[in-house]
Amino acid sequence: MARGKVQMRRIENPVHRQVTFCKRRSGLLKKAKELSVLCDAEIGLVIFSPHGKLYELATNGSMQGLIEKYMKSSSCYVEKQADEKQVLESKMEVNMLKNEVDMDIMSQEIQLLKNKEGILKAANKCLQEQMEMQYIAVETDPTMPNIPCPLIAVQNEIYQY
Amino acid sequence: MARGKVQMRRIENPVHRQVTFCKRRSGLLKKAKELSVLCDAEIGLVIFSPHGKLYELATNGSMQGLIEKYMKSSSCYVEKQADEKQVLESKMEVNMLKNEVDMDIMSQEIQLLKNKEGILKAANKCLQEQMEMQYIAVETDPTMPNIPCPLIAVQNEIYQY
DNA sequence: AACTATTTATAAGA
DNA sequence: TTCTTATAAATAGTT
Repeated sequence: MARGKVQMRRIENPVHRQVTFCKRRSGLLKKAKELSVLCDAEIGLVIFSPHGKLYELATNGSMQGLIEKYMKSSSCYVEKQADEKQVLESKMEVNMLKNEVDMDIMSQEIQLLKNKEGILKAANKCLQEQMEMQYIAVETDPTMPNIPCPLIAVQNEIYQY
Repeated sequence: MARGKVQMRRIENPVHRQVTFCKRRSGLLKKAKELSVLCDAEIGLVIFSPHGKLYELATNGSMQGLIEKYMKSSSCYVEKQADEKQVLESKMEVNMLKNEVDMDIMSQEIQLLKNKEGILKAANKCLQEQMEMQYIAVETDPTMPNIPCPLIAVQNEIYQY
């Protein structure tokens, strides 16, 4: 823009390129500030040098706020960000539902087993009573051997009654 | 910058301000593109008009990528973003661990109940066998009444054997 | 980093 | 909004 037009392509000479980068970068930042002041506009500008160095300008307060504002104004990024959170949230929801179902099934199984246990215990008690009655009857015939069931002992030990 | 210097403060005339915004905005975008091309720099530029309208430029690909790159280069924002995800992730982890523990406890309860069931069944079988033997003995004394335990029927119905 | 010839941007007007 | 143009500002090449 002075002492010769500039071809609008990458400057190959690295020294030249670096100098131009420095000059135009400050020019761009200045213009951005001017636009912001003159026209009451909010501007965010980030510049990465070819070596990855960051130069930034955010006219009103912090760049974070501006990025958030941008993400609300723009479309896909918001959705993408929301997506990640939503994916996690629905994974969690599915996980909790699955566990609820699993627990329900297990609770039902436990309840069923407890019911069976109650029936077996009652049946057992009934059998034992009947046997006792019969033992009394058998007393009239002493030749009948009285063999106690070994599992009754184990059972009594476990239930402790 | 022509036909009169410009005072570097907000232009009060709204029409004038709008015209200047339009002109300088396009100038700024042009300069940004030029810097990017000439110096091989990556640039992101967002401009909000006073009315909240968004104008943007991202030189390499999408603005998203640039924002991510910026957030990696910058500090606090990354951490905040990561935080939200991490909170969700650890909630999920805690949830899964809790469920694992709960299921373990329930599995143990189920196993215990099954063991009890096995013992009760075996005890029951043993008692029934003993009774059968005694019934045979009682056959020698027909005056002895044979009262079947009603729960044995229920039990047999449930276990279907 | 400074200088300056030129190009470029743009303010005001149409 | 767009075009014009006088002039301010930016900057390429040089020192």
